[in-house]
Amino acid sequence: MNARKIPDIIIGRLPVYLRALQHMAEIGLKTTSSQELGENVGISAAQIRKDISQFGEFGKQGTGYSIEYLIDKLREILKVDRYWDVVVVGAGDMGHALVNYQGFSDRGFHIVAIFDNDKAKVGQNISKFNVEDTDTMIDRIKELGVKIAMLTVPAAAAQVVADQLVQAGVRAILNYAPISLNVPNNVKVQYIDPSTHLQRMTYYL
Amino acid sequence: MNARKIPDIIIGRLPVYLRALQHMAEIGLKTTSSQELGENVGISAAQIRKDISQFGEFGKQGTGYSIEYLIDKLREILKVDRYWDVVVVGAGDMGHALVNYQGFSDRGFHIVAIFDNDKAKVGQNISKFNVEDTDTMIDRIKELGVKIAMLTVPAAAAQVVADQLVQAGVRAILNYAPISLNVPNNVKVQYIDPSTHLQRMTYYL
DNA sequence: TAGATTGTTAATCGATTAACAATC
DNA sequence: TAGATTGTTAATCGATTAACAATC
Repeated sequence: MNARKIPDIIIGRLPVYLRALQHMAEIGLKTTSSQELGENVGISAAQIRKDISQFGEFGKQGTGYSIEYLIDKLREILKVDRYWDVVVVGAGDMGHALVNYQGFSDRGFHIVAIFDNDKAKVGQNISKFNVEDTDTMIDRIKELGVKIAMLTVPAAAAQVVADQLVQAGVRAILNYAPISLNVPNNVKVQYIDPSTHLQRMTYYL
Repeated sequence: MNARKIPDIIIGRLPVYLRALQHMAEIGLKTTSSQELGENVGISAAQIRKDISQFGEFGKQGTGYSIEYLIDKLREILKVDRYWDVVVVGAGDMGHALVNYQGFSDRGFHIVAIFDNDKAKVGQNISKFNVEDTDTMIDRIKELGVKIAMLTVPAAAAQVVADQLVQAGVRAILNYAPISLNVPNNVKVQYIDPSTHLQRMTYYL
């Protein structure tokens, strides 16, 4: 990774490349080209070469990219060449689904705790976890040193909980609540709101 | 809505504006400004004015935008001034969570059916729905005239199911499977993959 | 009226694409 | 070697911002 500032939009595409490459590796492929990868993810070959070349020269003229090597490099760049601990806040249906989801462990993430403010849910088991009380969340997150949270509380509670997460030292929030969050500059937020995503498509119907 | 082609990137922001405006309306506000709306969603006032002005003159100098009026206009533009029927494919945890989710009905969507290929799940009830067999899915979707699907099957099955959905006349797919889908030009896909979203943030940690 | 805020233009900034020398 | 494909440059294209006249 070099010194100049890489645009957000490029960083946003790297996980998509990584996902496609890991799929290629799983089906036994050894090398690929910007052309082939581009067809797979729906992005032009030129753009893929340009994106990747921001970080180094990972390909070979004539033969393309070693899939295994490029996976290693992308994982390094994205800092998922390690495991990140993640907490889930909100033990509703979505919290359940995330805790049970099998797709985190080979992408760099481990869920380590789930919180809810509903005393009826606190203490219950979800998969191998015991639902913890949001009242003790801040200290618990600090203690665990967790930097990433997934937020699945109702919209009305989301900003308050986000503030608590920031206070606890969380630096990345995956927000499932259908509301824009206000957080300091050094905290990143990604939004997942199925209705918003659907509304991005109805325009074209 | 006028004749010239509106960029995708603008269409993508409209649902975020709409969501913020609906929230403002709920807390009793009557008017807002590009400045205020921009602070709410984290976008510059100039950009908001520019985006909105692509579709008409919906504001008033000196006073800003009528929230109710702008909501109406955005709903028209996005074609969510009506209800869209939606099917869910895959009756796992995510399928369950979507069927139970309360956040669709006031955003323009109604779930009308859920499908799975697992005979053990077919016939079971989820909320008010009976899980239907994917074997009969194509005809059923045609019969219902559904144009929108949410895809929550395993990655290995996603492309095959997507092809079936396209064959059934579906034109918009919200894909929860962690894989890029290949679909015709006239079919839109939006991707929700929590691991990918998290990996977009770890770079900055 | 005075203050506020839009809609729009022009300028700036940034991203994508096309093309090709380098080289495996 | 001949063919393929990268990394990179320059050109093009598109998006964002700043500024302000118009006007509520």
